[in-house]
Amino acid sequence: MVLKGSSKTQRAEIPRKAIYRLSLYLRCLHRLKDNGIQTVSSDALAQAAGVKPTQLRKDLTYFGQFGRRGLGYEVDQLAQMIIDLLGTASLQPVVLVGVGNLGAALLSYKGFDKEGFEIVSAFDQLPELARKKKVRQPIHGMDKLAEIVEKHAVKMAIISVPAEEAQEVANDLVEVGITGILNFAPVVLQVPDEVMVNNVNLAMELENLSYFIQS
Amino acid sequence: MVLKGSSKTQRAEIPRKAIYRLSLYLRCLHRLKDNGIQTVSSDALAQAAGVKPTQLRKDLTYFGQFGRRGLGYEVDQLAQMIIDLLGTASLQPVVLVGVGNLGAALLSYKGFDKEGFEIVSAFDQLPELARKKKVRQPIHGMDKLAEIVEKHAVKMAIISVPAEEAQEVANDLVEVGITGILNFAPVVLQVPDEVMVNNVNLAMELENLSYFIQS
DNA sequence: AAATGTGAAGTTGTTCACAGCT
DNA sequence: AGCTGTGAACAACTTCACATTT
Repeated sequence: MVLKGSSKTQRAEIPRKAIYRLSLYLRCLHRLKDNGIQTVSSDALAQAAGVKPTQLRKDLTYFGQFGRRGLGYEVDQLAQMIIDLLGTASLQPVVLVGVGNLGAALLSYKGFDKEGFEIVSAFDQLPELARKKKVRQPIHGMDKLAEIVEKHAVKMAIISVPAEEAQEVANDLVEVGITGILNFAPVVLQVPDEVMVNNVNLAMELENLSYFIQS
Repeated sequence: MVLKGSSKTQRAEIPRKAIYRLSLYLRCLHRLKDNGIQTVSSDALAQAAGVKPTQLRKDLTYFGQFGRRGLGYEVDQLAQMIIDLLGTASLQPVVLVGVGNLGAALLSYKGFDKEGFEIVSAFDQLPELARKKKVRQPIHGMDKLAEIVEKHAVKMAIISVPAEEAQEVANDLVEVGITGILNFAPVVLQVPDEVMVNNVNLAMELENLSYFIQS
């Protein structure tokens, strides 16, 4: 688990972790659908997601009633409701800042598109150099940030610059109206309350494993 | 946050999240040290880490008493105790399976070394193809896994293969004695209880942001 | 009979209030 | 006086038990 972001506690009553599990359920539902399965019980779906059936049901009731007693849930319908809820029903535009090794890998990652996100553009201090990495998205200098964010109505950004530059980049992003940041830099970003930050820190994940595997 | 791994609840009473925060504190302590600061109060350190001072103090008391009342904590000493606790005092060997875009990026990531991890070797179904990516670590076929894991006494592994292959790779890793897995594939891995899995799912992180930024 | 939905109980994690050192 | 350490209160989340619907 990545240590979860900062800020914004609106839509209270609903546990933060429940939202994560929604994503998890969605992935399992996709797989069920691929296998031609149309109906699923909370027991079966929970097992696929690695949670307890009661937790799955409780998670869903935060948002309404979607099952039929004695029968289970309709795969398609439940998937669609989660998609609507997460706000990924329409393709969400995202920008990425920092086209180093990791940034370039993220730009090539097919998983985003599949889940309803499109990295519309990347930015780097040295765009010429970064362009050598041959990714399909256009790479701009930071001077183009405002223009492109506005043009595509972008609200989310990925930060994959070195630690020292991350806060400055975050400031720039906030300035042009970004409200959701996925941060790969190993620093605690300071942002206004209305901006949401999720951190992914690879070294921290390994350290965490390291602790738990000690005999 | 990434939805945190499975299995293993030993060393009870200590909250899982407290271990993550230890990593966070360590990072902040490193920065303080770089700035030549020798002593820090729970207030200051907590602020740097983005947590409440009482939480920091409580987290530390799970492991002992490290501060001096009226004075604060000694930066060096506290950092060392966290390093010892996390088990990264000596360089930890790690293997990586799946040298695609993401895998290659992880192999080139400098952050691991700095935090006490060394990716000693990488594995891929098609090692010849993968070697074109020009990373500094040797790339082997899966047939060499057991040999190298034993030779370096490796206990931790990173999975960066496509979703369909992840479970099979996990089985192989468990078989050769790996007990900690950092999994980037978007699937819920089934492993024995004594094996710890931490999941990093990039699409899930974006979906989570997407939910929270909806006005 | 089978499976969902949910208030209530239980568990885990966080914060408070203040006692205790230096 | 300043700041840590910690039991007790509080809040958040999970699980249970069972009423309810098909």
